[in-house]
Amino acid sequence: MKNTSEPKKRANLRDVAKAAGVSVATVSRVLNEPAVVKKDTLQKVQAAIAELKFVPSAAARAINSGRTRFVGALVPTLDNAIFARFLAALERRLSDHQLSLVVATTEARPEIEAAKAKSLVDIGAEGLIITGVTHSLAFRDLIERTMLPTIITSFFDTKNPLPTIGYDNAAAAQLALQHLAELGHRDIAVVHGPVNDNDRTRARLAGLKALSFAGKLSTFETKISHQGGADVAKHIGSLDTKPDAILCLSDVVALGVLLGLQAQEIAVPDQISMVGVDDLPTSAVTVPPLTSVHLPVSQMGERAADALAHWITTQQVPNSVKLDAHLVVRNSTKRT
Amino acid sequence: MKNTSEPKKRANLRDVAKAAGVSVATVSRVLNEPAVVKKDTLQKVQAAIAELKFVPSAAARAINSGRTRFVGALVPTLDNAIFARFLAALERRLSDHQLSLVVATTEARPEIEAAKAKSLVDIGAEGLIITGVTHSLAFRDLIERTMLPTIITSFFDTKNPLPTIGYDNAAAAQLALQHLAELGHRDIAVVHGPVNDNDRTRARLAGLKALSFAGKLSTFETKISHQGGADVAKHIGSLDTKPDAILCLSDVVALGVLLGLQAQEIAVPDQISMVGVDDLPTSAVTVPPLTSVHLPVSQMGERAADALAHWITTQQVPNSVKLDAHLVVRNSTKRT
DNA sequence: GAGGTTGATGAAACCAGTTACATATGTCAA
DNA sequence: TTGACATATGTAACTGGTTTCATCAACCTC
Repeated sequence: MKNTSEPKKRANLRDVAKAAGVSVATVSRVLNEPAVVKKDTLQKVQAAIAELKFVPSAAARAINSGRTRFVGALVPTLDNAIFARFLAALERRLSDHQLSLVVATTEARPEIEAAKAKSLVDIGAEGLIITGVTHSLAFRDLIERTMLPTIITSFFDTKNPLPTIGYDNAAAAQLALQHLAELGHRDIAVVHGPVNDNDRTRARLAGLKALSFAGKLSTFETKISHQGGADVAKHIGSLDTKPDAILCLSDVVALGVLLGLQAQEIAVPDQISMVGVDDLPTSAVTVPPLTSVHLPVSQMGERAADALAHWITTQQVPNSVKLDAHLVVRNSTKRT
Repeated sequence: MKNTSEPKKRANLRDVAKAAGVSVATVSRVLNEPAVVKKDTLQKVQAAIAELKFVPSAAARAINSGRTRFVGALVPTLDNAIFARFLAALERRLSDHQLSLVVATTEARPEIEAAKAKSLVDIGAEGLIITGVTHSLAFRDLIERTMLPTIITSFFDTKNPLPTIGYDNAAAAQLALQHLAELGHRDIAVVHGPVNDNDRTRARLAGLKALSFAGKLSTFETKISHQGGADVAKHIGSLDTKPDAILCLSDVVALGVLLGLQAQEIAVPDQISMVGVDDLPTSAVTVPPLTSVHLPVSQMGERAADALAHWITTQQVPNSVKLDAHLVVRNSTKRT
């Protein structure tokens, strides 16, 4: 039996240097600028590295460079495809900037957001991507104290002290309502997610109210899920006088409503027109395909990644970016 | 004018110690075990910390503790809700273990997986959660060299050198086929995602073939998306002799197929029965609600988080865990 | 009043890298 | 033969924390 005592710990630079018979500086050079090291020294060192299974410590590197090479993103949930799509694009583009992405979900709860933001700072995130403009005092304090590069998404607002990269939520909702109004609808049900702690939803609702609409708007709050939408559809189906159109402030809910209506054999768009907001890929294949306001979340992810990477490397605060939402007309709406 | 030169850099422990008139050791104690510090010293130091906006460096901490407090997860995509749900549960439970989650997507490409795994090691991930058992040589080398705690998910396989936490993919697919067989279906279309670089799909298909099924199985490969499913539905609709049942190896595809059939006014389950695999929440609200094999991905996320956290803290390799898949019968299947 | 214990703090080593600077060797032109 | 300069490598300081150990005062006990 050879080698009974295996619990040797990870090798470090000094170990490698000793094994290769060179100084730590040389080993460091082999790692970072191999071009300046003489060929046979290089090989000796690389052999020692392989032999000892040396893996440089990220922490020790970070302490010198001041860079940890990852940023954090705080989103309400991963269950809504709109955030999953956003994060997918964000991660993809961050990766081009050699940045990794730490994902934290907040369940739309400000306390959780503050706590998770604290964790992100504690583990050394170089920057933050957050959702919406409303945040707890603890959270705002943290950002201010650490001066951590932080970008707000899903919301465009030039007055915010932090840069925002997003769309005009009020305008997006208005696009949907205007479309229905133009088609002659006058009794419209607005279905939306929780208003509490969701400034995007509030902005959209405010946008609708701000529009001079010559008809009746009734609002229904539900969970943002297919089930939540289906529940509302059931309720609407049981109404004596049904609305002639339904405007859903998110496509996930819209699909739920659509399926819910279908289960009750209420025809869309023949009996009720429907419009959504988000324009998820799914919305193109529903029956009927859903008319929806397209929110450019993939583009938002890319722009946010670029802006944050730029902020981190140049220390210059990026400008806010307004992304345009536009209506995609499909077959779920019809003239009255 | 006082304070014209503002570009002062981040304060460190020494700065705080100097400002508070104490030693660095005391400042460190204020941070880590405030109980042992005398009350007024504590206040002096805290005042200095606030004054200088001191934020301890994560890297410096990590260098001593050897812990970075985050792990990485490699998944093919965020666009399929099954992975989003898995990650959501994983992140939630990791958070209970004070671990953050770095998410990296591989697009089901082994080279990308290897490259992103390398990044995760470089930034100091303490462990890895990966998908499936098939990986590139470069990737396997990396895991072996670094001896990084790594858990395989979405797959159960006791023979694998790494612990697996997942379900038996072959058995899961068989549940679906058996159900259709029992209902008397004999001409079944199997719709699945890309076979290349996807061992879960391959295992499911192998499971189907291994079953002695007294009928005809035809397979259709497509993209894993609603659109991909809709495409196949269109194709199947154009067939002279249509199958009497469709088995989809993922629910995302199943929903696409369902909508695609509906667009062609092919009735489910009256003309064609349908079964899916995954059992996404959406599948419960489709019209008709989709019969599907439930894969416990949330549970998988939790178990994986627990196992990885345990591995990291105790250095003991956890055991593989087999999670049970089961059939959820809804209304998309019907006796022939 | 000597001796023992406890509580609070500081000095300095330490973690694992990077890097400024010094040194040694080799090459080439004058 | 010497000075100028490039190339390769080493020494030691440095990054920003934690931690061991020593110190010292205060309190308690006999």
